[in-house]
Amino acid sequence: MSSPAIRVRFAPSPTGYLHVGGGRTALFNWLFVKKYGGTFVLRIEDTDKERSTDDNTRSILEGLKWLGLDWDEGPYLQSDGVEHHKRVARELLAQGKAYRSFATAADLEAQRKRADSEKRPWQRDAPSRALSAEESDARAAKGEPFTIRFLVPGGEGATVFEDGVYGTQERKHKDTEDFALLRPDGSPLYNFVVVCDDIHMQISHVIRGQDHLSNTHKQILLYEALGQKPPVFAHLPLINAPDRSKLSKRKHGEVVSVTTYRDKGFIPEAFRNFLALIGWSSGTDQEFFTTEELIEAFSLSGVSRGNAIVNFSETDPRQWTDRKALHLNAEHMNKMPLQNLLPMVEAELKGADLWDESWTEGGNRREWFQNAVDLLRPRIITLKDFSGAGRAYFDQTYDIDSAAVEKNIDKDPNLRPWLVELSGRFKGLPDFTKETAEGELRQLADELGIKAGLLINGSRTVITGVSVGPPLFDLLACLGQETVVARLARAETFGREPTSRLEV
RNA sequence: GACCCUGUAGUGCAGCGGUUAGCACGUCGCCCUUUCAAGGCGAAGAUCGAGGGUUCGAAUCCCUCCAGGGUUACCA
Repeated sequence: MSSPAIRVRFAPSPTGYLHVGGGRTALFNWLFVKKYGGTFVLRIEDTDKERSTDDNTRSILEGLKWLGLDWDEGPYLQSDGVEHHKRVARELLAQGKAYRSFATAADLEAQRKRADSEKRPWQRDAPSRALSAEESDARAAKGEPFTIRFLVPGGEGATVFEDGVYGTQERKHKDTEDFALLRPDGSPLYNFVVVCDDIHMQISHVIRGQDHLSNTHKQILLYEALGQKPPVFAHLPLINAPDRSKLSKRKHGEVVSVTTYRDKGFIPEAFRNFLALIGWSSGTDQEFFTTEELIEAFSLSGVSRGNAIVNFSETDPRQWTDRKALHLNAEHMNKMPLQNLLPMVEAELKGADLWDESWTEGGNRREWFQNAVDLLRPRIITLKDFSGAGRAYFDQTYDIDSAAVEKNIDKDPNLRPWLVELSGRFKGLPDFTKETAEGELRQLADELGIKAGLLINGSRTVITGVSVGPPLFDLLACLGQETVVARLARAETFGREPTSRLEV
């Protein structure tokens, strides 16, 4: 009664880094296994020796690890199975289910050209196909090079399968070409190896990109020829660039690479959330998903069929990737348990060489660190912002946004001296808290007959270098009297250098 | 060219014979008693690719066309 074990695989080819489409495919396989139970196999499809590199393999593994998509078996190298692949091909040949194609590259080109001029598609190497077994054997024995091609059954037959996403798919044999199994040098080709390996690894569900939807018919033919039951297939819509073309690093740059998101301060859970939303919907209005919720809600039936676009801009840095991805990252950072965020911020600060040992677990400033992160996170988009816009919280050196200086300080020539005055007032406070600091600032504003906002915005700019950030009095309490007083004290010259340095 | 897939706001998705065609991101505006790329509220934005049918009634079913994508490799 029990159905065969669920075994899925992610099978990238190391002809490039892990791109977002590959990441999404891996994620869906992973979610499928987490939801229904089963084994996730990782297989590296390195049959194209020309284009495969170890570097690419490493970067794919790195991307998967960062995404948190752990596999149960592998990584297997497809190339490790070539002897097996060759054996299977020879069997097919011996059984008359495949044939030797002696056509040279030039022959093939001529055949295709002729087919083209006759307005029909090239389907098979007819001359080779017509060879008797004896002739074929003889020519092979003579050392004539050949490709082994699958012999697609003739007649009115068709392959039919039920795709988990696209529904019933049918293709007539006459529309399927005699695809190659083995190159003249004996190395196996994709459509053939996948089937060999998926059989060998007892894969039960093949979840992959829609670019393989048409290939599936060939593969099913292979399963039948090999006397095997095909797995369940489910194809995912493709992810394209804003110009509707395929995402490519050469054309679209770093946005397409998964590791870019890591390097730009994304949180894995947020990126998983974003990836899941491309081409899939829970059927409800929910879009913010923790990974547990994602697993719970995931289903192949929620996968859509139309190709999607990652909406990024190559000219606007604020939109270097899809805004929704950025938004989800901000939302996850803001909503996740603070304790889960802390280690990521720590790693980011360490990477930027801003880490202070007193902030570590058990350190005497640990609590301060937690508060600072908590204060900062509502308006932060990526982890990079902790060391970027939020740098003034963690270091005495920070960049100054000249637009902020212009807007919040230079708009009133008296402001600089007033801020220095404020510094002095703060210095005199016996108990420096959010409340006392606010009281002092407002009182000074009253005395000067100016709006408190003037001092508020000016202070923020001098203290953090930027015009936006947490409410000022929270910021003051967080940084503490000493730092606030010192930073405000040099308001007179603030902004003359692009970077503020303070020796404390 | 052939075969196949897809076509709902700028983008991602809902809706699957009867809705003022929903949601999210983005955009714009207002509010938060003067920060903001934060939060709250609201608005604009879609003749449901086009044209024909079927039906009392169609985004939803059928046909044709158009557009985009995939496959058509001794790439994967």
